Amino acid sequence: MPEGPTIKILQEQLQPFVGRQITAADGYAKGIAPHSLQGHTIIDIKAWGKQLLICLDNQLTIRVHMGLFGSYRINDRGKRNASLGLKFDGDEVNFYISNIKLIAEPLDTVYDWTADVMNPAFDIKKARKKLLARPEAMICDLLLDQQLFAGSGNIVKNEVLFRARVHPANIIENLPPRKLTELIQTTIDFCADFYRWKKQNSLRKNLQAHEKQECPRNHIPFKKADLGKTKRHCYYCEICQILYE
DNA sequence: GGGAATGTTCACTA
DNA sequence: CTAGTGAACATTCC
Repeated sequence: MPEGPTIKILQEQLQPFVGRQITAADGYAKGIAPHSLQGHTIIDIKAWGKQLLICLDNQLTIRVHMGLFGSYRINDRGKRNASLGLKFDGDEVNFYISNIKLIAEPLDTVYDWTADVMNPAFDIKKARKKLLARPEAMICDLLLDQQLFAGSGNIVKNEVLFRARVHPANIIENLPPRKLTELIQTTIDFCADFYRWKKQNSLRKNLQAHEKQECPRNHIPFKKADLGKTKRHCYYCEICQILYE
């Protein structure tokens, strides 16, 4: 059940598999013939947003997207059948409830690396432009837009809005220019924290807003509402998170 | 046991 | 045609 930072951790955990040959593959995922992977060597493992990218020696890339329920095991198996299982000499990697696709195009033509919140190449100025290009959109929707913030999910959205003291229902054109930049920077900063906490297995206890009952600043109950076009749960404080007009 | 949860796409409807 | 809605995917946790 991963957002970008989790995928980044997975990507790093899989680095030892670069240079290894897939000796067998199985899985029920549609859109891929596991057998066709057999014999190929992994030449690189990348991540873009919530997607894991396993690059093979035949110009193809296995794209793994774990959606809401997905999970993975390295040298271990879950209870259910895997969407995709990759076997190596003595090792295995299993993905569960994952959307698996093969990508034939060069990755640089498919992915904008400067939009990935976990990539050092993330471009704040470009993000600003993309936000300003959608003046009528709600900030809570745009923080989930993978073209703007690849890797950001509902946890990131709620925590960033709380940290920046911005009400989720703000529309872009009403936000003060400085607030926009602050929101983008806060997203990058929070994702770095998310990554660190997740590695320490302490993500949950460090969250301040997502699925919380009350505002840690004012100790009043958080509002919980499905806002915007995305209609995902927003947790926010009506006192300290400002709705600009 | 019911409901909700870190997500996205697609079919259907008005 | 388009915007909006809901289903589908299928698991885990409370």
